[in-house]
Amino acid sequence: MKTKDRIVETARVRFNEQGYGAVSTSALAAACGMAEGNLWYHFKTRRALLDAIGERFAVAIEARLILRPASDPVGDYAAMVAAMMGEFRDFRFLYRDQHSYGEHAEIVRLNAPDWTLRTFAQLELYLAALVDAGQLEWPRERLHDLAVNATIILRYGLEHDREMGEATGSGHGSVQRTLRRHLTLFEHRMTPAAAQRLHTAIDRIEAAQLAA
Amino acid sequence: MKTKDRIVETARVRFNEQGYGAVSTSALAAACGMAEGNLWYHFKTRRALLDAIGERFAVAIEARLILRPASDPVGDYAAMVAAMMGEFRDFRFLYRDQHSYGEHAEIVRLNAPDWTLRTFAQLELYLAALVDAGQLEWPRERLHDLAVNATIILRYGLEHDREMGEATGSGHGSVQRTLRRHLTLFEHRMTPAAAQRLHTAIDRIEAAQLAA
DNA sequence: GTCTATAGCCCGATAGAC
DNA sequence: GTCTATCGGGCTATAGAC
Repeated sequence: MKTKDRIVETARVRFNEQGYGAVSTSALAAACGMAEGNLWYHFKTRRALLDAIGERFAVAIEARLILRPASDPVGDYAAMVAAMMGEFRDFRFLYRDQHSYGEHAEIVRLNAPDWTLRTFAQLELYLAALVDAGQLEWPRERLHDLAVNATIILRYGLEHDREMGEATGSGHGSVQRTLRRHLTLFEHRMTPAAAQRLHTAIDRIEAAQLAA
Repeated sequence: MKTKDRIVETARVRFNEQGYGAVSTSALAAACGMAEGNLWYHFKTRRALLDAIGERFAVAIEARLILRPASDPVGDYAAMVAAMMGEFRDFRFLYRDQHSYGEHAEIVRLNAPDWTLRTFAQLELYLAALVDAGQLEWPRERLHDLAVNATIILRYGLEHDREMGEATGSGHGSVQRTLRRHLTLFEHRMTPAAAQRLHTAIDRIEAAQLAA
């Protein structure tokens, strides 16, 4: 199983870097340090490889979606949005390249709307926990809109940076910039201490990425 | 020149609908109702066709970027964001498919960061005009963040709808949904009359699209 | 300007030796 | 499991008749 995993990981990284359509099977085999025939032994079609990456994405996203705020609303919030940004970074091409050549990972196409709706609800829960803890002042009836807008800002942060000509690979600060940007939606209504803790947590998240 | 224009327009529509990488030159020639050789007579490379579409985008975006709020801050705002959404809809694939196969319209790659920065500044001007007219209550020092967040919500609205499984072609209401969504960022700080006028203007924009 | 015919390339995928 | 060799096909692009 180790070779198969290596192919999936190499493909995921290359597709993210160069685009799904721009990475041919021969280029991928070369990047894996193996002959093309061997690649076809492990994945009978290019599409099967795409679906394998899609399934890893599903695992990551489901693991994040079951997270709930617990004893520390501020720290819990930072951890959850960090996990979310990790998904967007690591499986970026699955969304980004979906429409360019007419091929989709089936599991993504089927589940993306549900995942997004559950992400809205999850973020709203975390924001509500901040309100309940007195760390954020925000009217209940506008919490859902805030969650939706925050999710969109987070979701497209890397693509926005790319369009601005910024490097968006790991360790270039794009994740950090995106997290900071989404804080501008509501930090002015947080207690100064809570806002400061979120900023500090964001700095730490990016540092952890540089190490990885 | 008429055949050349027809090719550019047909290509723009097909690329938006099916993705740049998924529309071959032979499929494009068929869609134009001409032989493939004729297409190559008008555009020596596929890339030249891409650049021709990019130049039309540049014309549209520069025309919108010189707009400024005048006598009617609310109506002017609605007209400007409608023009912006028109660009995003009509030249959608230029941004969306940019990274999937490694080909870019040169003019877009070179100018996109500048266009986006000028869009931020433009939107901020319009929002400031609303504040000056007493139609919007928003602190000056947070107007820039609002402009940035609104731009991102508008910019990625169609892609968000697509990921949610919604039809995003003209006349499916995606432009309208996106415009309504961005209003949730600040309409709670507008006078009820101004907010109502913006909603009405958005309804009219979509109706105009259905007619076109 | 528009057509037909075709070149040349690279792609995804297969067959079969080791 | 991994390799070499190769196929069929679609793609971008060219040549040349009309």
